[in-house]
Amino acid sequence: MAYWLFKSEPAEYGIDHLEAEPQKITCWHGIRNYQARNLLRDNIYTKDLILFYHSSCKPTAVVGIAKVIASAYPDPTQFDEHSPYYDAKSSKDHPRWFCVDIQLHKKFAHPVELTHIKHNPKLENMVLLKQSRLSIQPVQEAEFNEIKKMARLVSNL
DNA sequence: GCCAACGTTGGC
DNA sequence: GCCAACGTTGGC
Repeated sequence: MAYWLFKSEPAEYGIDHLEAEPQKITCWHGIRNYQARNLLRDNIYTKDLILFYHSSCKPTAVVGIAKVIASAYPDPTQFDEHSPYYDAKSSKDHPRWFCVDIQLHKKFAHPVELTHIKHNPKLENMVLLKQSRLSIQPVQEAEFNEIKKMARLVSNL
């Protein structure tokens, strides 16, 4: 089992939107970056756990934990001419973009803010601090556990 | 609103 | 394949 961090802009689609979905499940679509695409397509599997991160807001923070419930399949929005994520260069025979289904597992009572992540020496190697623009990134198990600890989340995973 | 870091595009 | 120009992300 592996750990990941997914970013979202709460003004567009944040943890409260996910929480409001039927079964708290959504299709994580619209990823249009090749590095993130490769992770989605090749490395992210059912049961993997996700740190759900809010970017471009105040404060930026890890706000909860989600779980992968379906591994990669072609992102349907790439074929939809009316979608902002439409890609004319993609085809159903050779889809360019992929998505996974995720389910909200825990919403933190105390989000773990980026400032605090930066000041925790145990988290100094997090990809978040090195390649901040990547919207889907790997997380070490120790980092995942440390974030959970910081959120004062009682572990029942 | 600014800007650093990075990704993409397109001419050559 | 190189690289300049441009676009985007995201923290501050």
